Amino acid sequence: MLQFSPQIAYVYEVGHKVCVTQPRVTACVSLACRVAEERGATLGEDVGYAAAMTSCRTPDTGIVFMTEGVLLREMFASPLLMQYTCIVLDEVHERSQMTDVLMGLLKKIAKKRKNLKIVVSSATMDAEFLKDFFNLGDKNSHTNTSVIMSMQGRTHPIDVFYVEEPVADYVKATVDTVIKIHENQPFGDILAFLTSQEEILAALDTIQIYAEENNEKNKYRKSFSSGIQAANLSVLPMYGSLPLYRQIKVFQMGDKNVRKVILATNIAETSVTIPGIVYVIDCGFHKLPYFDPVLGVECMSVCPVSRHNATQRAGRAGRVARGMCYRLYTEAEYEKLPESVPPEMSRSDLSSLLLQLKALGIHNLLRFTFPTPPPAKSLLSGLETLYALDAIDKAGNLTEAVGNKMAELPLRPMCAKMLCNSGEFGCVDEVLSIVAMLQVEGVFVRQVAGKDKMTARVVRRNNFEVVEGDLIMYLNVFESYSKVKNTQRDEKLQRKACKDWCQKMFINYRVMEKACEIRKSLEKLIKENFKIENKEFEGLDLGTAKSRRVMKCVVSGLFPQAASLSVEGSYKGIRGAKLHISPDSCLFHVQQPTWVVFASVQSTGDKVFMREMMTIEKEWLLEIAPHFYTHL
DNA sequence: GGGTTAGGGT
Repeated sequence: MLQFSPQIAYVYEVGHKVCVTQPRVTACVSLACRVAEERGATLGEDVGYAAAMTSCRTPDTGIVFMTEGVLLREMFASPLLMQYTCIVLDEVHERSQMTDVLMGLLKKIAKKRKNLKIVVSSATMDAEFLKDFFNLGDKNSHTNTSVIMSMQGRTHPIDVFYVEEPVADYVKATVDTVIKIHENQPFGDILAFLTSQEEILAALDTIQIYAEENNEKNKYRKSFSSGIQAANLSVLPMYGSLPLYRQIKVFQMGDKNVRKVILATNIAETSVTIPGIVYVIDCGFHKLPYFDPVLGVECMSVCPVSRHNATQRAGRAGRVARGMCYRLYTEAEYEKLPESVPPEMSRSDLSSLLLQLKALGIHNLLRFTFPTPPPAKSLLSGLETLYALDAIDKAGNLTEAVGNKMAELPLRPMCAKMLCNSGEFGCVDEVLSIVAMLQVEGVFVRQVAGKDKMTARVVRRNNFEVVEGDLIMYLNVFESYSKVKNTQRDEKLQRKACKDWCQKMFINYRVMEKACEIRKSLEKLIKENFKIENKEFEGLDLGTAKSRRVMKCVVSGLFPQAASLSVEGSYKGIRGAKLHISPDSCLFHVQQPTWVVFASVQSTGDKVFMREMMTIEKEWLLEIAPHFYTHL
């Protein structure tokens, strides 16, 4: 994280209006607070922050910390960003899709605004690469427009250890290393990196058993055979889908004489900083998504980390004092690791990003200067999707009718499209609810085992599941929740009614509130800004007629992700991918429908599962997307 | 008949 807040303050003092981008909201808020405090200023006046759902600034704020997405949005209104004279991109080494596109755009702006100062801050050694990218001068004439400045990191020294021989099972090796450290190394907390919730829970179980035994034995001993003072052990998980109240536990001060062991995914590599770590265990792997532009499917797989990741992980040990890092791979293996992971841009679906660039007036996307150009196949696949959705025309220009609106909506193009069409289908409110529900995860509380798991399943089936599939089920959930919410006026009573209902229905209250918040902001855009209204329909407009319109509207966005049942019992996607119904889908337990659409896929091992599904009639595809489906 | 998702963000 930004290590030069005094320098930023100085730049402001000498008259610059400064914008500092961050990949995450939390960093924007905490940095703004810190800098405001250092200056003795009131947050929101000289120093402020801005993110999509929360901001604290005025038009006169001189230093604004904002998420990368907010800066991109500001370019829509102000393409040359004249409101700033200095732009700082922080954490560039993370190379998110957003960082890369901002770098490309800022390079363009720099050509037109000679007085604009751009500071690019990166924690790795790719300084030459970044300098060359931003250098607008002629390489041969030594007229550099960019310079490198180096700053010393603030971490303490870290001793790195490698294994002598490759390990066969890194989960087991992690457990063994935890125990070895505990019995042989001085007091200090341990952070171990694993790749998934599953691995973390497996390791947690084993260490838990050891810990109970260890803590019991400590009643009768003062030290281990190594001479190290005997301490108790407490083990905690840390991963994204863990409920917040359990995530918070890793930050709480432990008892004296209890060594904390935290088992984390890469959430602890960048997003979350756990204080007081002295020992790091790095299994050498992480999960990475990879977009297959041919199948149009995003797969996840366990891959070796890069040397940059390994350094970042080790660095988590040296924040308070001298640290130690145990790498569960050999030094020779480390030497063979790639310097860095390919940037997200070259591994992901680009349709959303390309739409935004089009909206910013970048017409020739194939010639746009990305810091690392993405594969041509990904670019073409993204453009094809946009063309199929009628966001761009044959000439590649944003369409008047929907393209502009789609670009403005903070949604994936397919979701944006169905929302833009919802007036025509006379189901604005229903599609708003469905789309809002697609933006959140973990609606249903997952019961681990036993009686609750059975009850939860029955409750879900009896109250929400329908043969039409998950999307209509989510609509049912949202509408039921809204009904409960609207029965109470008083805020406190309302919250209680909602929480009680959620508990009864095995639904996550916080997730539902998030969905409500998202729906509200989308509703404002759709109804107030775009003036999209329900078309009137003649005759009886109840029940089935209405629900068919909702479903057709969904198809009008999701038609590129249709699949049909094949003879083997699996499904075949439009581009030939072999697909399966996710066990989590409500279509998993019913007779398999012949045709479906799906909102996303999840791939595990060798199988690709469709999630958030809906049954459709084949004819709808021909009716709604004749340009895409000429015959079936 | 099959069996469960690293992390961000507009």
